[in-house]
Amino acid sequence: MLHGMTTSAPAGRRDRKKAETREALRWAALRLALEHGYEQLTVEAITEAADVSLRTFFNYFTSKDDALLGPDPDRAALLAAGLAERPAGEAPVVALRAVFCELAESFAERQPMWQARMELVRANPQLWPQMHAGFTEFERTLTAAVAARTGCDPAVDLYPGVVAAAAVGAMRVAVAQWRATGGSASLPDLVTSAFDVLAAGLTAPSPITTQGASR
Amino acid sequence: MLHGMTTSAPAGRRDRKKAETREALRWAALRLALEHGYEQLTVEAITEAADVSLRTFFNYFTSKDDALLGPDPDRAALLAAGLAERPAGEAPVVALRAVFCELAESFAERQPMWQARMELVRANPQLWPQMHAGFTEFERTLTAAVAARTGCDPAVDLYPGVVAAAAVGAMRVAVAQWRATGGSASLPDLVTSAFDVLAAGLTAPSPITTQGASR
DNA sequence: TGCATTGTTGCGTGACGTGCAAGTTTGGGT
DNA sequence: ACCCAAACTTGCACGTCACGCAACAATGCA
Repeated sequence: MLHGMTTSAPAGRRDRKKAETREALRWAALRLALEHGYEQLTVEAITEAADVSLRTFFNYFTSKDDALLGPDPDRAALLAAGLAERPAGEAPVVALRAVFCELAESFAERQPMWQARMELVRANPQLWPQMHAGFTEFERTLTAAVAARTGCDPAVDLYPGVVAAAAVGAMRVAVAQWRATGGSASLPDLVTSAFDVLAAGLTAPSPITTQGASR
Repeated sequence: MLHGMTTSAPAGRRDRKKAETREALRWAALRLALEHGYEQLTVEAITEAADVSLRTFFNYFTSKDDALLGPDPDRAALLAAGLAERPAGEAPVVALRAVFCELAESFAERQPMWQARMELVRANPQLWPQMHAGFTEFERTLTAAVAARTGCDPAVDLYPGVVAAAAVGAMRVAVAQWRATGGSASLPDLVTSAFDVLAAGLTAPSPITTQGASR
């Protein structure tokens, strides 16, 4: 049931049921929020749709927002792992661009949840900060990954933190632009363009546009 | 009463009283949160400390978090205005560095509220995303300001958004580092170093450290 | 002074989020 | 096959949050 069922069965029936319930709650929350609006959404309605008790909801999520936009802890780890696999000699911004492009592809291709989330945030701008905060997780793990790559101590050097913040910010802006186009633009291309701005030291007011037109 | 009373009296007694109540609630919330911890803090306690009714609190703030870490709308506007005053020929990253250094000075010098907020977030890491999200406002107005400066359309060009995200991120990391040193380091210097990383296109794992030591 | 505007307050209400003590299911050991 | 301990679910209770509403008080203005 449910949907694409991304990650395959890890262990026993217990863990499977748990993951199933978690996803059912997530999807019920997203679906109902999109159908009737964020304001109208109650936790009770979510639990009824997922056929669990109200109390159980709070065994999985700490809040309604957590279910809707809560972080996917694995993804940040995957990002860091991807960065670790890039050749050591590669320039940081090049390695980051490559890794984030991969991430962009996974976003764009088979992730209905992200489409639903994008649409939800578009329809309810109040949630923008919430989603923004969700990227916090990315930034922290990425800071550590960059520090490991360059041998800096993030407690002393500004470098890893600034790089991580800039990279995540670029990704965020690219995703926002992608959402603005309704998913018609190529997210990997947008990410590439965004990282070009970073690589150029924030110069160039000219040639970076969503559509390559001169205007 | 109260504290430094930043912005001077704008108009009639009514507006003054309003601003006074608002600040009283802000300070009461911060003080109580620092004294007894974020978890123990209730809105009722805030209203008692500020000597207003519980209901009045919600005429000023939409939530407890809003009172503690809510945005200061004026500041973003000041930042944008400062950017508009920079010479038109100046490179974006140079102009931004200058403006954010000014902001850094105002942070460091006479802003006990920011010290209190920093300490609060340090003591309660759960609030990190909340504060992180608070920078959303900065980023949006800054995006518009950069777009105006460069003649880009932020709905089409990635450039303004990426620049704003990178700049705000650099500022954020610098402030975090500043907080980590207990305010002993020079915030403007840290901001300058952070922007140097951006200006260099995220290269250079080497020379940017909090203390200039080689080690 | 009189009046419209605006801020404050108390009350009532629905939802949120959590601790606790049951009951139920699962996995593992014998 | 059985039993047991661990883990998950559930109902209940409780305190807080956040807001709508209508009365009350303070303010600015003519």
